[in-house]
Amino acid sequence: MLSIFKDYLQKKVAITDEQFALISDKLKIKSFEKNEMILMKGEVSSHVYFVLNGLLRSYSIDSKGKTHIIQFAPELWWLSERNGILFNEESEFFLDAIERTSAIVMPKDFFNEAARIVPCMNDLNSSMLNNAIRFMQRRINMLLSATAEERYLNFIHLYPNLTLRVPQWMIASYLGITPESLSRVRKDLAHKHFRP
Amino acid sequence: MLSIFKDYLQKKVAITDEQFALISDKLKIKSFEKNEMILMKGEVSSHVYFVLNGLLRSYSIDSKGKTHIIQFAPELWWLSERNGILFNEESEFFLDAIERTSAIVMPKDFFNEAARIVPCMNDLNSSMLNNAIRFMQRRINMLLSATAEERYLNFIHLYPNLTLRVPQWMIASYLGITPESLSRVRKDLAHKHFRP
DNA sequence: CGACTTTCTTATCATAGGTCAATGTGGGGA
DNA sequence: TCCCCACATTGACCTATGATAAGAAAGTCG
Repeated sequence: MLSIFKDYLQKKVAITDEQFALISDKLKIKSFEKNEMILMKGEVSSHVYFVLNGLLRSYSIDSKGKTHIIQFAPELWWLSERNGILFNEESEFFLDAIERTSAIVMPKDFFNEAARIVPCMNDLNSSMLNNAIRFMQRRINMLLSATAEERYLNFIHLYPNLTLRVPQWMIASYLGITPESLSRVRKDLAHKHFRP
Repeated sequence: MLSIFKDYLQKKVAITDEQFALISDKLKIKSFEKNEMILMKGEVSSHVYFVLNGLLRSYSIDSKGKTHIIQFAPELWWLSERNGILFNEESEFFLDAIERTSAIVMPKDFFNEAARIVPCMNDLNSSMLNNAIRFMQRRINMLLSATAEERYLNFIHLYPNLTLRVPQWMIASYLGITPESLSRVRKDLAHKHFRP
């Protein structure tokens, strides 16, 4: 299982098998059942998760009881709760598993310690965070400018395999529209002879 | 001017005056006129800006010619273009100066080189990026869940001083609503005897 | 295989916010 | 000083999407 992570690392930075062996003893693998809660809003967590297989998500629940999905984390994606990592503060979001999932769990200082042994781990950390920002900027841009249909088309283009794995009401929640609206959008697309 | 940046750094990480002197020779200060363009969409830039005074912004223009503000960067904030930094790819966004601005300009590998001399610069880089993610997650959550009025109230709470400095149509653009809607929201708030 | 729960669709109606157009208004440059 | 011009406001109207409700379909699990 850890080899998935090793392969991922080696694709990103120059790290040898020997170096990986030196840092990998700090890593723990944890499994989550489908629908298992990982972190509640209000709890403090400074763990970082790397998904080996399965699907995690972070989300909020607003004052009317509606849930809003902040992020999906399928295989080879990262998930963490920044309030905890940065300031040991309470989480604003919930984390849970949409599917049965195996993930590597790292304490927040894993990267620091790993970088002491393998300096290029700093580059990985930095490029991973920059990349997350890049994705979020695009998402913000979409939320600012796109219609329901444009959002959905963008989503299935960006995450074709999530489109199949995730219930539609979750996609709607990620796109910032209601499940009913998404259903209408899909109907219209079908009517326009759209094929995914 | 550089002392502003030194103070900022010293508030965040343990860096001595001597260490700062060692890395600061790589830093250049650049000034921008009000409304001066910094980067066009489609250009490649791997610079990182740290605003000393003034106000920068990044934004997009959609197919209908509407602009959408991705980020404001007032004093002591960072601004950069991640496509260039990560992959030397073209920018999806425009960068410009809303006010006359002085900013430190760093090449993308400044942090790497600085960290070679002052290791704690890695921590700064990491916490700065994590913090950016934290803010963007909150913004996404707001865009997913909040009404125009809630967005505006949140904005003036979060950025009271921007509220005064920035024209309302830009705030509207940041909030994902039209200037007309913002104007109506403000009228309603005034009618409810709301005071900022 | 049923019975139950969750998800999806569809229809109707309601509304927040967008669009368009006209009018105010205030600050900076010649 | 006065004249623009960018910005803000307002009103009338419109539309995409939300709310509600009900039924159909599709999983899930004993």
